[in-house]
Amino acid sequence: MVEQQTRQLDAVFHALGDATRRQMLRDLASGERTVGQLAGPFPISLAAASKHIQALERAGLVRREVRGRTHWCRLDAMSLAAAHRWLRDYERFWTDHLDALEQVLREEDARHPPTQDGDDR
Amino acid sequence: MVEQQTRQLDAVFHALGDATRRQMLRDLASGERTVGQLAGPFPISLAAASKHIQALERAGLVRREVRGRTHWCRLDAMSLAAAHRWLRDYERFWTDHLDALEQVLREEDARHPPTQDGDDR
DNA sequence: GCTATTCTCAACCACATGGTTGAGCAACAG
DNA sequence: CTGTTGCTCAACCATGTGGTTGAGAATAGC
Repeated sequence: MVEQQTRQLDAVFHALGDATRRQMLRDLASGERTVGQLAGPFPISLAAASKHIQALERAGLVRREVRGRTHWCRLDAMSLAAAHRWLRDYERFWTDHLDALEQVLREEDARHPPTQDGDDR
Repeated sequence: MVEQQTRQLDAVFHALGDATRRQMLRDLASGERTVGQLAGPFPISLAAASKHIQALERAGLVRREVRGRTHWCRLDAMSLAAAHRWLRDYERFWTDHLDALEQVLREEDARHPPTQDGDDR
């Protein structure tokens, strides 16, 4: 069960780790979209877009409904809720410890001014 | 600039998309750890663990300080805060458009009090 | 029926990722 | 000085990922 959840998280974060898919999600937030519509903004083949959508489905972020010859996609609220919940908990998990860290960092910043360069490495 | 942000997000989500790295982050939340300590729980070589840590660094989630021959790692609060902020915005972006989602979350919160120690591994 | 549209699938390619081993550097312990 | 420890780096391997093209299934339109 935990195993299952882990794989779900892997899939969700993997799905979010690609700018194309993030934009598709953003697009879907305003309503249903066909595969073609989702692919539209990108300079990639329909087949490539189809694979991205499959990745989103695998992560449970998107549901698909076939009507006629067109496939309509929409965000999957249930799975989104799970991701939401996890992220929220994870954030708290971090921020609980960030208070301590922030103090350390503030001390450091005091004698070691903010490195504001591009930070690219 | 947006470009830069996109790549940062790619790196962050990619880093979170691996259970080994998620556990390392969880481990780091309780304090500094050496590379060896972080690698400890996993049945992989030190070199492999080192690569995972480098991925976390690339995402800006972890900072490293070399003291003597040991490398001490800790969460990078600045980058973490940025990720935190982005996730929160993204969540709102979604929930604004998903009435169903909010209801689901409210129901879950009601019968499923904050799960500390989410155990995602 | 015939054609055009929407979309998936399979095969393929280049490159990234996660793992290994072996070499080697730097620093602590004796 | 010598040996051990902590860690990185380089080379290599298997697999995964994102892209392509070409073929084909199914539906819509005429």
